Amino acid sequence: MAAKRRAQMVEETRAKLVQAARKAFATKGYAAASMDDLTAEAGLTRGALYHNFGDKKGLLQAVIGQIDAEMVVRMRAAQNQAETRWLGFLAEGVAYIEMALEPDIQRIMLLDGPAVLGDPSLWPNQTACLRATTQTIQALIDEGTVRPMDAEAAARLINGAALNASLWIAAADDPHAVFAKAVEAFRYLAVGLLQTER
Amino acid sequence: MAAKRRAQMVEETRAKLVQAARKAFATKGYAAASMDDLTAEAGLTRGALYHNFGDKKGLLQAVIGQIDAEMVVRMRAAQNQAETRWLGFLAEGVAYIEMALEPDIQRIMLLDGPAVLGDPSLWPNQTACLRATTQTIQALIDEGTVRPMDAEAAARLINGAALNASLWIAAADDPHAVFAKAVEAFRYLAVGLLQTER
DNA sequence: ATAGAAACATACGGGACGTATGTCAATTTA
DNA sequence: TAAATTGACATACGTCCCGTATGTTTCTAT
Repeated sequence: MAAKRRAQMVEETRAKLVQAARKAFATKGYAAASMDDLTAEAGLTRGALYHNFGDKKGLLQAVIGQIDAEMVVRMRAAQNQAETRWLGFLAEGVAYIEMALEPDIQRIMLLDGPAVLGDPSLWPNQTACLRATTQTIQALIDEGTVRPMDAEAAARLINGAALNASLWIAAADDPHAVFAKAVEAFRYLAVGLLQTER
Repeated sequence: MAAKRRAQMVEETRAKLVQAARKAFATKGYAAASMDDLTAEAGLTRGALYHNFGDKKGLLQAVIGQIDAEMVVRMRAAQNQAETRWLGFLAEGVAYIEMALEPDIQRIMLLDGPAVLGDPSLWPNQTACLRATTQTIQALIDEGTVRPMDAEAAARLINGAALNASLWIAAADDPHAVFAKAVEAFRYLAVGLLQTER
């Protein structure tokens, strides 16, 4: 044994740093998270951090990349489970709202991320979950379910609606009750995209 | 002349600080804005700042309060100019999207504000423009135009959609073209709230 | 075997926030 | 009217934290 491959060890330290950073960013917020503290919790020092990620923003990008990938997996799962493509689209939206309830996603992806790195659409990852939604909507347009329109525009507004719903729910005294109201409103809004039967 | 009233002088310095802070926060972002710099530009020092606003976050709250008030005025204007209440509601949304194109509002209200102070719904101002939208929707429900639902939920999702539209437009290479697409999508979504005629 | 580079640790400087202290003018009180 | 007190701000200080510059060790390549 012993002597793991060099690349593997690097990957380990990167993973440890990302994990520690994700925890610190989620609990304390990006600005209040100390590089000294989170590297120490990973059993390392700031040297490792600046070597691997360049700066604090680079570390945040890495964390966001990780979360983004997880979100896409869960959204695709929700969509594939539905019977029709339209129902899958709705399920995707509800799944998004549910995910944004988690503190990690809430704080890092929805609050600090855009404030520190700018508009999510410009992120390297291209915000994979936005792409997923855009593709779904485009398919719905192609099959005639949704009225012809710019798919990305629809995806962005739908995403925004779901995002705000999440923030609302998370801050509510009774998240469960608010969740129900939000989902209802979300479904109504989505109906506006449907092709009007004539 | 000379010797203005004491309270009036205080109000002047507060206004100067808020104005300088608004400029600094909008251009550099909240985190990168130096208290020394912005107070100096107002012809004062950090002493005045901490005396009047407590801390940096207090100053941000004051700036947000000012912008919030301006936004509400403009939204009400857009709404009152329309012929029907429903058209007024749509105009309100479009006005919101247009406002969020301005760097001040974009950066301070939509990016840094929520990241630093937390969810906007918990702000002291209660985000006056959200209240305005809620009231409009409630009126539309009462008059039978919009289907019965939770007015606040609808307002929040609509706001979120408009917000994301603004962020998208602001980051686009051709804001004008994207603006058109976003408004189209916004109108379609809003239609989903309408009472289905039977 | 040696040279070089990668991976990380350690040391240093600068900037910014918040607080504690000082000063001056205005208002109140005797 | 003179003294005292309070408010409004300036100045000085300590502390934290980021980013960089400089080691040190281990692995790889020739």
